[in-house]
Amino acid sequence: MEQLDREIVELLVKDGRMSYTDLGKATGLSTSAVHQRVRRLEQRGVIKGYTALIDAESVGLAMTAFISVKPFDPSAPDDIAERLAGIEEIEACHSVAGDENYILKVRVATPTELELLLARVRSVAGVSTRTTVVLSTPYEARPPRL
Amino acid sequence: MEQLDREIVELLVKDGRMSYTDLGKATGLSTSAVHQRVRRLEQRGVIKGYTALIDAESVGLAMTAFISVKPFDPSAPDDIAERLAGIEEIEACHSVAGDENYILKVRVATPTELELLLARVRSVAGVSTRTTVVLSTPYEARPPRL
DNA sequence: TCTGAAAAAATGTAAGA
DNA sequence: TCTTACATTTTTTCAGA
Repeated sequence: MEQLDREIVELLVKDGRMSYTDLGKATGLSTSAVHQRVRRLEQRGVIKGYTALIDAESVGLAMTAFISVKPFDPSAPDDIAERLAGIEEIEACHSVAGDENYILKVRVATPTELELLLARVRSVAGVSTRTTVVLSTPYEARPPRL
Repeated sequence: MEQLDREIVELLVKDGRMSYTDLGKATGLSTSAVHQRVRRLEQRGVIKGYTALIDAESVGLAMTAFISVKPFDPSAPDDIAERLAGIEEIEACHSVAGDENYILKVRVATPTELELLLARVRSVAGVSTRTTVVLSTPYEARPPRL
């Protein structure tokens, strides 16, 4: 990817609402030029979307946990990710190398909700789980170096 | 938190670049009313910022991994998160309950970079590490139910 | 792929209920 | 805390290099 596109992406990761006018000033391009580039980056799927970063606690999602998941029947075809996709508490699902097959990142309000969620995960996907509760998050969603 | 604020937050999580005009139409408020509410949500820290969601592969960060971290000397005061804060490859740092003290989410370009990163993490923070490599990510950064 | 121009739309501020 | 009004800024499109 081109240097100019890298700069634009980096700026939009740091501030997803930055105006094309300001992006132009920061990159030395005209407003229309950055605008065109951003559109292309979106079309190519380099930029997948934009989101507001939320303080989970203040919207009532005080508990975060990582759930490692392993199928009861390892010989069955693996459709675990699809089966779990409908569970909205799951923020992310990663297929991983190692003892377990997937790591899920989940957010809930209370320990009771986590308990219910674990039961749902196990029954929906036919998996055993190992749960790591997050106590605090010193930092998260930091912009990568491009 | 009020229902109207929840709606606004939910909309901005789904589309961080949504205009105040459209937010107004979606919530039944005037443009300036949503504008004021969004400003208050930002000031209160409910909305921490805005970001573009990037396809990591297309910017050359093809490897994601979770690194679980445990201090060599568990009796030493825990400043691990601060010590690691300077390492830009670390996207997130969570303090967790369980066998290990922290889980880091990192992004790098190659296995060699991961190897070098692990050495840096260990020496900077005085920790042992256990690394889980992500093979693929079925989904990530899904908007929560509010 | 860029620039510059111009119309259309959104933002930001203020007055008033 | 809301609305309406309005000046300012930004977005968006397009012709041309």
